Amino acid sequence: MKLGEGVEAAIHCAAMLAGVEGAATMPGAAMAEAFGLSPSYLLKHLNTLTASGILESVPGPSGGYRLARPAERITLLDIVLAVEGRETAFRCGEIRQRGPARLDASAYVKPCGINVAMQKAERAYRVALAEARLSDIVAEYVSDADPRSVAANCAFVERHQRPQKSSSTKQA
Amino acid sequence: MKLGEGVEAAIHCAAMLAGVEGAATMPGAAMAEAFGLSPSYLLKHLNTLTASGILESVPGPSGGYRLARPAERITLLDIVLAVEGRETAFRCGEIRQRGPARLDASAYVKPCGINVAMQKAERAYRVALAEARLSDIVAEYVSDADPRSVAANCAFVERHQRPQKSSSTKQA
DNA sequence: GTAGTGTTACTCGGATAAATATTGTCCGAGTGACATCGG
DNA sequence: CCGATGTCACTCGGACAATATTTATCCGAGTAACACTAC
Repeated sequence: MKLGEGVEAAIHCAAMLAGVEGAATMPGAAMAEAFGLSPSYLLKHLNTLTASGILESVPGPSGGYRLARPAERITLLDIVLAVEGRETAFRCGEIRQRGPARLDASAYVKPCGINVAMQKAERAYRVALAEARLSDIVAEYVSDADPRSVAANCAFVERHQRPQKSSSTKQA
Repeated sequence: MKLGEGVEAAIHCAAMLAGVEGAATMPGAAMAEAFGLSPSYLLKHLNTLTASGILESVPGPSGGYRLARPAERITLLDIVLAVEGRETAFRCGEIRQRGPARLDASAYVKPCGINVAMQKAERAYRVALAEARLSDIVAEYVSDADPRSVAANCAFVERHQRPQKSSSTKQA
C-alpha cells in the first residue's frame, strides 16, 4: 500500500498546467524547477500522462505540455491510474484454489469473498478520487490558499508559459 | 498503488484461524501447505500479525497461531495496516514549498489541497475496510460458498488444529 | 527592404543504470511431548 | 505401577540472499525560431 513519489508530482504539474491559458504550453523543465525535481525523471511521468491522453505535448522551441482537455473533465483518479497503472491494488491470486484438496472448477464459480470485500473498498477509494476534479482542486486553491502563494504561482506560470502562434482549435 | 502479495495470504490465514475452536492453535506450516505458499515466507507475515496484536503464537510442539481476539473485533483494515504498514499510501512531500519562490512558513499553514483530497479518498478506503469484520467474511463464506469447499476447509482445520491442554480443550 | 535558407538551440522521447522495497530462503533459540529409567 | 528425568522433535523468530519495482540519469530525434545571405 504505497503510492509512488511521481503521483504527487504529476498532480501538482497538472494543477499548474490548468493555470496556463488557452493553447499555451509550459516546458517540463520549468515545472521540474518549480517543484525541485529531477527534470529527466519528471519528463518520464509527464510522458506517461501524455500517453494516457491527459496531457498533450508540443515539441520544439516554445514547446511543452498542456492539458489535453478542460480541467473540469480531469479527475484525480485519471492521473493516479495513469501514473500507477490501471490494475487494482489488491489482486486475488486465487490461493483458495491451492487449498488442502483442490476441488474442480465448479466449486469456485462464486468469487472469493475476501476479494469482493477488498475490491469494494478500493471502489470506494476510486469513487472518492473520481469526485475530485482538477478544476475543483485549482478553485479551492485559489480561494483558500494564502494569497502570496497564489500570486507567486500565477507569476511563475505567466513567466514560463509559451503561447502557441499557430494554435489549431483552442482559444481561452 | 500496489498491495503486497502477503496481504492476501494474511487475510486467508486469519479467516482460517477464525475456524479454529477455542484456544487451539494451527501451525504456520499447515497454512502454508493449505495455500501453496513458502512456509518460511508466510511465517514472516504471521510474525508481523503477531507483533501487531492480531494473532497469538504458541511455541513448541502442538504450538502454532490463533486469533488474539474474537473475529468480531478484527477487521480487514487491521490486517492490511499490519502487513502493509500504518502510514498512508499518499505521502505529501510538500513539493509546493520548493516552488518558484519559497515563501516563509506562514504562507503554508493551510494544508495542501491535493493532499487533503488524496487523504479523503484514502479515508474512504479505510472506512470500507474497517466495516469488513473478519467474522462477516467467514459467515458469508460459510453461507454462500460452495458446500464442498466449506466442508473441505473445515476438515482441513479439524485435521491440523492442535488443542491446548492448559485451556478449554474442545474436541469436535 | 524582403524572401529564402542554413544553422542553432530548445523541446520531448525512449533506452540505460542505480537505489530501494519486496519476495523468498535459511539457520538458530525455545518449548512441550515422549521414552526411558529409577523408586 | 507411578514419578522423575533426559532426549528429542516440532514450533516460532530473526538474520541472510534473490528478485522485482521504483527512482534517477543520460543521450538521441525532431522542430520551430533565429541569423545570415542573396536578390
